[in-house]
Amino acid sequence: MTQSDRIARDLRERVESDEWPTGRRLPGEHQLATHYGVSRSTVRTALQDLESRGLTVTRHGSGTVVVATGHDHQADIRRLESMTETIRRRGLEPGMRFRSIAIRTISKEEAEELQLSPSAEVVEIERALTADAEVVAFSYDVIPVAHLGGAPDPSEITGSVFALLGRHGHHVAVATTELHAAHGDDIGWGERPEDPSYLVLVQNHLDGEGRPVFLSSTYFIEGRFPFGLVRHR
Amino acid sequence: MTQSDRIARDLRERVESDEWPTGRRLPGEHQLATHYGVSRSTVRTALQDLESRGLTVTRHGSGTVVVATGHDHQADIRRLESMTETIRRRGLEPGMRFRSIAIRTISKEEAEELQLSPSAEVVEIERALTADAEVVAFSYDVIPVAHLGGAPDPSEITGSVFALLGRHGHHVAVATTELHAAHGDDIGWGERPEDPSYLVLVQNHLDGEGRPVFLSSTYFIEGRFPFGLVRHR
DNA sequence: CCCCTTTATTTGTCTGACAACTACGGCCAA
DNA sequence: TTGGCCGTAGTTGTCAGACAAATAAAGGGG
Repeated sequence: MTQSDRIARDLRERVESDEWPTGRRLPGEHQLATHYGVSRSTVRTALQDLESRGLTVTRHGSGTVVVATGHDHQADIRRLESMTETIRRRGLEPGMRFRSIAIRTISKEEAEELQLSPSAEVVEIERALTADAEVVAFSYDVIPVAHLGGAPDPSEITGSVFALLGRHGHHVAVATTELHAAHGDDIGWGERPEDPSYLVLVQNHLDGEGRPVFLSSTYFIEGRFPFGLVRHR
Repeated sequence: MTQSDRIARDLRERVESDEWPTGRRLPGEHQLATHYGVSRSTVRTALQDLESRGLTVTRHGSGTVVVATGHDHQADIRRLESMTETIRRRGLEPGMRFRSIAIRTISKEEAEELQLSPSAEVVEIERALTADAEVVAFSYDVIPVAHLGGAPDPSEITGSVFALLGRHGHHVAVATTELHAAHGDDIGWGERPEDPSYLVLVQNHLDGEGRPVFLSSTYFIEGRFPFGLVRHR
């Protein structure tokens, strides 16, 4: 956690709390630098973070203006974090119900994506993610057994997959993601929604060196978990 | 277009062309600075652009490593550009078929989102977006008449809505976007897909000062236009 | 073989300065 | 009055050099 990270987070919170409403110009970089007690270059790094999230637009000679406060969309899809964190951030109580934890040999496509031999074994987890006891998504995770030290103890898999893999030294940095729409009663289990439309995130999670860590397909029930983002040029 | 923008674009192209494959470390900032003939701070801003797109991860003392080349997903959803550009970037021929162009009074919700009086008038455009003559999406645009100078000449509305509004001095900078999934034969018209599942982008386009410019709801036919992105922490 | 130290490399931050761009007010002429 | 021109103050973009902090690799001692 660097200084510019801290300042960027503080500035984001101030923007989201409407300290500067949409259309307002932020203080100049020099003023912000003296306010935070850092150099202008550190402030510039923080401001570039805000601009990269689409919250502000900085123009040469003019300044930095707020174009989107970001508080209208709770779940920024570009931000990679565990579903548990995302739900808790929205003020809801996260939970999960496991349907099955099974060990099987990898499929051909999975072996290619995970860069493993076709005879490798994986743990497949089927679970439902809940927010305040209401199911919001069905998730299918595929984790190589080798990444868990070979011993897949089901009682160990209670919380976040991120945390589980982190305990074994695999830290997820990014996830290449494909977005899809799906529909059908064959998706999910148990209490199905009336409208079985799903927003699907097909993800390949990578560590800090770009090595694949695990795969996941998450089916978000339409309407129960609004995803948003700020697109920008 | 600043120097760091140019260098960032060049670095992105070099990453996407696999000059440095996934997992490889990029040259140091000093080396890149001398290569491009600029200062290290300029290179740093360019590298922050790559990191903000999830292509690289930079660590203090270690360096910058490529974690995702980005060439596997053609349409980065966080990038705001006209559908015409997006389709052409994929090597396809973009086109559009208009279904209707109508003028009506604004709805209550639209007036609130566009920050206009409830008696304002808007142009509603229904059109199908095509790539190589195949329909990939149905789009519904809502544009205030006042932003077009009051005279909505249908023959004027042939190409991109961005370009149309740009000719009237309204330049879109960002778009706050909600992601949804939809399903049903009541969506779209004409030749419907077999599976009427749609990935929906509900957008509010804003200018450089955060003022609303126009609304749009775009229904992408599942499977015909893969959307992707790189999520990161 | 393992652990600690040293050393070189790399990124994060600082300082000060100048260039380039923008917004704004004042001025002048039509 | 109106429109355009111009100068000025303020802001961001870029530069140069320097040091601090973190990392990774090599080496040495037990």
